Amino acid sequence: MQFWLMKSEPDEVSIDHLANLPAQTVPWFGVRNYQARNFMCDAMQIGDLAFFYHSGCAEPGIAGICEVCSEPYPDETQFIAVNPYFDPKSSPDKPRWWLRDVRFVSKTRFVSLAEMRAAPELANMRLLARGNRLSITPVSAEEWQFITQHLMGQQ
DNA sequence: GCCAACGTTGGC
DNA sequence: GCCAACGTTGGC
Repeated sequence: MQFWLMKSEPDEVSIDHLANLPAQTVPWFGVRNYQARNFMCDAMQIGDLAFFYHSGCAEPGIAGICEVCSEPYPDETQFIAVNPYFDPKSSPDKPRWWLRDVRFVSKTRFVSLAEMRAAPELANMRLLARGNRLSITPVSAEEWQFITQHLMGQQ
């Protein structure tokens, strides 16, 4: 089992949106970065857990946990001309952007970006690396344990 | 294959 | 809204 951190703009999909969807699953649409896509397509496996991170908002940070629950399949938004994520260079014959579904696991105590930056235990966390813009990053088992146990106060 | 120009991300 | 940092594009 691997661990991840996945960024979403809460105006678009928040942890509450996910929790309130009928099946509590959502296709992780809109990734348009090759490295993030490759993490999602190639490295992720069903059953992996991910921090659900709110970005591009007043208070960025981790708001909950979700679980990878599908194999990769094409991101439909790339084919829709009026969609903000439309990619004219992609085609249904040879899709460029792929995604997986994630399932709601839990809301957690909100762990802010500032709080993570302040923790020496997280000094090497990929999210916090200088200039990082990846919307999907790996999280080490040690980082996952520290955040869930010490910052969220879970078992 | 280089690299300048441009567009995007995302915290502040 | 600003802007640093990064990724992508496209001419050469």
